[in-house]
Order: sequence, then C-alpha cells, then structure tokens
Amino acid sequence: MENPSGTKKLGVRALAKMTGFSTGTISRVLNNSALVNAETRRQVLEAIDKAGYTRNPAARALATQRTKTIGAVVPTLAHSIFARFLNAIEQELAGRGYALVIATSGEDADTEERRARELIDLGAEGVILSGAVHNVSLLEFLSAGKIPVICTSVCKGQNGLPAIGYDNAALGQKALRFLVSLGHKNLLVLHGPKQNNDRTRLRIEGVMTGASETGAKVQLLETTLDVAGGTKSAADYFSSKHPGASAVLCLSDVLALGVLFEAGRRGISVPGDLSLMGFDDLDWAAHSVPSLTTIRLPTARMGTHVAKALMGKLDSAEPIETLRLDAEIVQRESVADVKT
Amino acid sequence: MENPSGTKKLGVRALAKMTGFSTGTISRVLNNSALVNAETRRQVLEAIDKAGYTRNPAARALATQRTKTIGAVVPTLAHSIFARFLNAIEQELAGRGYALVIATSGEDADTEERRARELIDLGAEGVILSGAVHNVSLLEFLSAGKIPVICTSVCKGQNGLPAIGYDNAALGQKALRFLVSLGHKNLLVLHGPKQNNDRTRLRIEGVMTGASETGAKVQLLETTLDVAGGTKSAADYFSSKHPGASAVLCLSDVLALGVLFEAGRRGISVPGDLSLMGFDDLDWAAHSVPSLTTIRLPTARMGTHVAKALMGKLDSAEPIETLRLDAEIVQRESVADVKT
DNA sequence: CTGAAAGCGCTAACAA
DNA sequence: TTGTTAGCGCTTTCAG
Repeated sequence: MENPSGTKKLGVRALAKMTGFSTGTISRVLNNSALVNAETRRQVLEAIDKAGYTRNPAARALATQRTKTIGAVVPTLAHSIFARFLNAIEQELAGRGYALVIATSGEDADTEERRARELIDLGAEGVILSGAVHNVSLLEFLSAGKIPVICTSVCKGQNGLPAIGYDNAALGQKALRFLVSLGHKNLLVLHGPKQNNDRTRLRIEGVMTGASETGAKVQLLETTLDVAGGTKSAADYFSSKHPGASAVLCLSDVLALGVLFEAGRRGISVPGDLSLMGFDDLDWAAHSVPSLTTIRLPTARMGTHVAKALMGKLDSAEPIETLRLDAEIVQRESVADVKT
Repeated sequence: MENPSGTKKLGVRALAKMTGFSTGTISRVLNNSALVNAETRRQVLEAIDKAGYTRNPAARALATQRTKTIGAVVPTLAHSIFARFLNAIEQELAGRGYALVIATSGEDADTEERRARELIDLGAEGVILSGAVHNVSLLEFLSAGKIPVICTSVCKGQNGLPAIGYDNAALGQKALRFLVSLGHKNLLVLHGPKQNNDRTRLRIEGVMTGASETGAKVQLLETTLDVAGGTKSAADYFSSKHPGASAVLCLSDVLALGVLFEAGRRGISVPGDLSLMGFDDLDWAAHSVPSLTTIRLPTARMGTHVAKALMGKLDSAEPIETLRLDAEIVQRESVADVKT
C-alpha cells in the first residue's frame, strides 16, 4: 500500500522502512561511514540495489552545504588547447568525486562574468578562469561569496588572485631570443586578436622586449586565431612589397599550420627559405613536414594542478598558491640558422 | 545585532526581515513571478542587490525537483570533433539556463557507465552519450530512473533509444562510391581503433558495402586516431611491397593530415599520384595544400539539436525523436580522377 | 497581490 | 553501533 505501483520515488525513509533500520543508518551506509556493522551494511546495500535507489543530490547538497562541483569558463572549446586543459581537469576532479561544469565566454569579459555567475548559481564551489584580466565586478562578487578562483594560462593573477600557468611574456621573449640566436634579425610575428586576450598581449610584450634587447627587427601581424588566419596573413605578407623576414614566429600553432600550408603553396621552403616557429605544441606539430619548432605549453599539467589546488582549498582549506609552470622550446625541423 | 559581522550567509529569510515582506514574496521576485507589485519587486530587488544575496541552488533544486543540469559523456575532449559538439550544446543550453556537466570515457563502456552514473549522482537530469553501443546495465539504470538519454553521432540508438546524429555506414558507403566514381578501383582505407567504437565500425561497414557493390578493391588499415597514426600508417603503406592504391580514404581528418604530411615527405603528389579523402571537415581541411576533400559532419548542428531535444523533454515532456542529419561530401583539391 | 506554513530528501548531532 | 530529531534554504499551495 505504501508504494502502489512502484511509481513514487523512494528515499532514505522508504529504505529505512524496508530494512528496519533508521534513516541515520541508511545515510551512514550511503556515505561509507565506518560506524556501521558489516552485516547491517550488507543488508542496506542489498535493499538499495534491489529497490534501485538513487540518492537525491540536491538534498544531499543542501544538507552538507557542498555540491562537489567546480566551474570553468574558457574562451572556447573549439581550440584544442582549451579542450586539452579541461580534459586534464576533468580527469583529476573525477577521481575525487567532483564534477566539472563548463561555460564558454568567447573571450568577452562581460560574457565571462555572466557565465561565471551562472555557474555559481548552479552550485559551483570554485571557479576557473582563463587569463588574468576579468571584470572587477565579477571578482568582487566572487570574493564576497568567498568562492575560490584561479586564473589560468598566466602566472600572475589580477588583484592578487592566485594563478596557475606559465609566463607568457617570458616565453615570448624566449622564443624571440632563440630565433635571434640562430641569426635571424628580421622577423614576422603572427598573432591572434589582442583584444580581450591578455595572454596574447603578454606574449607580444615579451617578443618586443626580446626585440629591443637584441636589436632584432620585428613586424607584428594580427589575424584571426585559426588556420585560415595563418594562411591569409602569410599570403598577404608574401605578396607584400617587403617580405624580407627570415623567420616567422606564430604565437599559436594553428597559425603556424596556416603559414606552413601557404609556404607550401608558394614553393617557399621551410626552413630553407624561411624559418617557422609556433607556440603550443599541438598534436600534429611533431609530424608535420617539416616538423614544427614550437614552445610546448604544459596544458595538461596545468589542468592537473588547477584541479588539485581547488580541491585542496575546498576539502582542506589549503591556500591556493600561485604557480608558474615551465615551458620549453621543442626544437624541430622548421627552423634553421640564417644563411650566411 | 542580527548579522554581527556580515559573516553569516543570508537567505530569503533575512531578506524577508529586511524588506518587511514574506519569504514567499521574496521567492516570487526571485523567480520573476508576475504576481508581484512593481514597487514591491523594486524594493526586494534593491535589498537583494544591497545585501549581495545569492540564492542557494541546492535548496532551490530540492524544492523544485529540478537541477537544470544535463550531463554528457564523450570519449575524449582531446579531439576537436567532440569539443565542437560540446561547444554547440553548451551554447544552446546556456541560453535557457541549463548547465552542461561533462565527463570522459576514453571509449570504454565500463568507464562510460561509471561516469554516467556519477553525473546522475551529481544531479544531471538528462544524459548525452556517444555512439549507439552502451552497457545494458547503464541503460537499465537510466530507464529505471526515467532519465532521458540521447545517443549521438549515430542515427539509430541501442534498444530503441533515441539517437541524433548521422548515418555512419551510409556516409562510408557514399565516400567510397564517390572515389570509385572518379575511377579509383584500388583503395586504402585508414581508420582508428574499431574496438569500442561503433561509429568507426559502421563507417567501415559502409565502406565494405560500397566496395562489394562497386567491385572496388579496398585494403583496411587500422591505426591510432591521431596525426601520428596517419603518418605512420602511410609510411608503412608506402614502403610496403604492394602500395598499389590510387586513393586513400581516411575515416577521420586527423589521419588524413598525417597522410598528407607523409606524402609530402616522400614527394608523393596529392592528388597527382594519390587522391586523399577525409571524414569530419576539421578547421584546417579547407586550407591545407592541397585542400582536403572530406565529408562534412554536422557536429555543431547535432549539438544544437541534442540540447533542444533534451530541454524539450525536460521542460515540456516532448518526446525525443530520433533524428538523422545529412552530411555532404565537400569536394576540394585532394582528389582527382584516376589517370587513364 | 501578499503572508503563513508545510515540506523537498538528506545529513549530522546527540542520545541511547 | 544504531535511532531520533532537527534543520539545510527555498518554493509553493492555500488563505486572506
């Protein structure tokens, strides 16, 4: 009579009735508490299984004040660099029973704020942001709610926010120095939209620092952040009056792929006629012809660290430390000494 | 005295006290109910803003029995095809206040089941799965909980489950026919791991159907699903005793990129010496040299449909209809008529 | 249009 | 080791 047609969703209460134990005991079993008799646990588990019981996560969250959910807002999922990053986070979180909720901002700060607030509204206990530049109102909102945040892909957060990532400026500088050390004095630097993207701005900044320090001449060219952007810019540049550069540095590998294609189309030999360097070390970089010299960003490692830091904070109140991960130049076939 | 040091988290109750209205009214305002006096609403909103109130999503979920969360289990995020898919889903869901929780299975059915259950346990109201083949125990679990599921990337679900995707077998067949129609009679077909991947198996099946129907000779070669797999297989094949194929059909674009690179390395002209065709239409396919003939999968459209179907089911109990999306061949430079 | 009150299903003291 | 009993914070009838 209690459960006419198996239709009513059953809860701890029903289980208690079925097994003869109390809801407290049921709850203990559900939470793997050590204070339960083995036989009791067995019986309860059996009932749970037989009844096809599933616990109500909302009720649990309400009672414990924990949702075990963390939110990430990234510019887009369409770039494998972010997908790889989230993949690593997800793996790490899953191992400890956390869920990852994702949202995309399209590199827009207002959208980012809106989406981040939505994530909080949906129960995220911690938030992962990309880059160091965010709306102040968002940061105030988060700090008011005491919600842990981590800025990623950068090594210095805004307003003292913790960051886990790499030093974009230093890497840009490193890349430029490397090329100069090979004898290149005239460089073309291709990059994606600067607007709303502080990682790109930092890389450019580093490149310029390296340029003035070495006296190399660099020309900056901004384009869309995709293969098409790479081919188009390369085409424009090669057709321009003074192509003169002996090397092209792309601040993203996707752009380098475009350049590589365009060079092939025009019969420009890489690295014979032109050296090419990227940034990211995507999947294909080791296999292209020529293979691409690039900077290997520690994307996956970054994801793992971010996840761990957030869980440490949430589970054990460990402070989140800013972390700068190293990234190295992976030298492959696409660059060569400048002809003497 | 009520709120000593601004430390205690305030709720509807506190707001009620502050504004002089009842918690019911506060709740109505929070939910944009029409039954609230404009002035009352204004006052409440002001208080909410001033107090920096944020509603507790768990309590809301418990009271409404809705979490507005849907879960997706995909093999991996590392392949842009899935990232693109999820991106579209996320965009669509976000517009209606739903959140997307993702989990990865690594193409393993048991892991998939585990992860799907976790998602449910975390509050997912609906589940998105990749492919048509899943553990029966998972499907039973889902149907027992009356949790809507959609199989994606396929056009026919297991056990009558709804599916939204494309007809992999038909597309494989279509691709093969296309190549044969160009005069190719001897083909190499490169594909990723068949195990635990019914989409790949279906594509192969279609290819074989096309082969027997046209009398074309096809050689299957399985490899890892990445650029490296493409280059390696191509290298092996080109070095083999009887390379004879006049065209290579890759059941994923990433493999085609690898083949393209390897052909370039060996001075094999595409499509002069060898035609090359892919499957997916990734970002770079239109820009490679030669540009890649491929099958454009409606990934984003699929995501949009999936999201809409799930929300329709959840919000308005609309049944989820299986949907087969069309995919077309995008003809570009990488294929040519076989030399006569 | 607004208030009062009854839960949603679970967990966590506190007792026993 | 197990039972009892309050809530967690919000929504939602039902009155008024």
